[in-house]
Amino acid sequence: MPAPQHRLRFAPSPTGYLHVGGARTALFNWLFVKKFGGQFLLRIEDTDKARSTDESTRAIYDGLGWLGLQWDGEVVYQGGNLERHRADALRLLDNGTAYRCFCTQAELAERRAAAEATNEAFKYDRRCDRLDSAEIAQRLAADMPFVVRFRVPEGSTQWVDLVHDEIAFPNKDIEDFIVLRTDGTPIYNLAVVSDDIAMAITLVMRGDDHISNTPKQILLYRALGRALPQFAHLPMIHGLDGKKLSKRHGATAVGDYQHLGILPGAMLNFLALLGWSPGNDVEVMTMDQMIELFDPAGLQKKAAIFDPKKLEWMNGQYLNLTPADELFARVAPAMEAAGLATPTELDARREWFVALLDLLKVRARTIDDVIRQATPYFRGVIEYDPDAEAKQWKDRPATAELLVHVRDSLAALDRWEPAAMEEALRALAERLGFGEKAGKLFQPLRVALTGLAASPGIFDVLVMLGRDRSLSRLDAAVAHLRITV
RNA sequence: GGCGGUAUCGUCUAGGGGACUAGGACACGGCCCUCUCAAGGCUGGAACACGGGUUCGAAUCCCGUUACCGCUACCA
Repeated sequence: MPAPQHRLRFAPSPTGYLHVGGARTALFNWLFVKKFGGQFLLRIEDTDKARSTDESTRAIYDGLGWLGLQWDGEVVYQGGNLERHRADALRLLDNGTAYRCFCTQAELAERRAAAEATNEAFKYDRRCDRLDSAEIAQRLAADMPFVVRFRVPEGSTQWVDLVHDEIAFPNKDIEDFIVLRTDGTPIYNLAVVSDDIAMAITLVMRGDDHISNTPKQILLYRALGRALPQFAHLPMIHGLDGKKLSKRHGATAVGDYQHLGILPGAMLNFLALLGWSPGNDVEVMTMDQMIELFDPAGLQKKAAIFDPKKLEWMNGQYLNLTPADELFARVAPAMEAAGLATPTELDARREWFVALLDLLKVRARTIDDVIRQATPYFRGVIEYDPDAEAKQWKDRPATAELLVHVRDSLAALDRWEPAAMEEALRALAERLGFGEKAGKLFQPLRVALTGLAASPGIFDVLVMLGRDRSLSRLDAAVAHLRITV
């Protein structure tokens, strides 16, 4: 009772970075395989030599690696299959489903322009298909360059799409497309079909910008005498303005989000919700749940708009849900990049740092937020945020005096622990006539300790800073308040 | 222009003839909690593109219109 062996592939062209749209396509392919069994293959479509770069290929590996979307088996480089592509094109010529076309690009461009001028739809007029064999032989003998064109048959081409149900194209609207260039290299549609056949792909799941390629590819499968795979066309991802996601929408590469401090799990979860819903109001899922719940029937037909705000929210959820100890590995490199501490230094006081992470992660949405908030705990001298000073240190002489009292109360403590601190400080607030409003004490203290108006609970801050540093920061704040009038 | 696709709150979506005075989430506002900021809880405003059918009954089915998107290369 072997499960049907699904074979899916993600086939990006290495001409830019791994886009969030591409990442989502990869994710759905991956989810399908994890859910229903089979193989998730990776094919780099590098036949456009002019635009393909090694750097882009690296970006694809890095992006997929960061997201944890591991593919099965060896990577296939389309450029390595040129001979087979050519052989398939020649097979088409042999079995009469394609013909040689001697029209030059210049001629074609001219005719296209002429058609556009009269507002007509341009379609290749098949003139080279009407050449008789003697003429063809003569041109061949004269070494005239030619392309191989596929002869689109009569009728209509349709398929049952996994997300769109039935889609049909009248063949009369499809022109006799080129499959092999004059230099003998294959055109996209041929290369894809040749490779998908060779890789025994059973389900082609890709962006719906490929819908109009699909009838051509189906025609190619038939002409090559091969069984069709299934097709699933995923909706596009658009920017906030409803247009196709592009550079001017800001961060669109997966790597951008990695560097912005987004967790891969959050990215995946967010992407999964763009164009798919598990139903039942489920949103935040573990990877296992996502696999368990994945169902192509829940795939959306409509393009989705990428909302960075919701991604951040999702990331906040993940930050909150991830144990601080696990976060360590992701935060440590960012700490080093920010110049706050090296991973070695952090490791030396791992327990302390994990405790700090526990306090910070709940109020952060990105790793960058965590780093920002962690800063006061790593600097010898802190900066006072002007807004915080303005708000909490209004009356500077009085604040200085207040902080001296606070310092004395804290310095008098036997043990440096929250309960004792709270008791002492609340008693002090009482003595100073603040009554229940101990916040009047805590807030100026917070600024003295962190330089900021917002932080974790004040006793947690005191504990994380430790006795000596807390007291010296109070001294520094008092000095600062007295000097700068 | 031609062909194809799509159409539920600002955004992501639930919904697959009656359960819909249309549910959840993000964002926005209010309240609670509270030493601040978050988190959390409660709460408010906010949508079935339009027009025809089909039906006892349409967000759900059909047709048309409109809008938007994609393709229209010897790019992928």
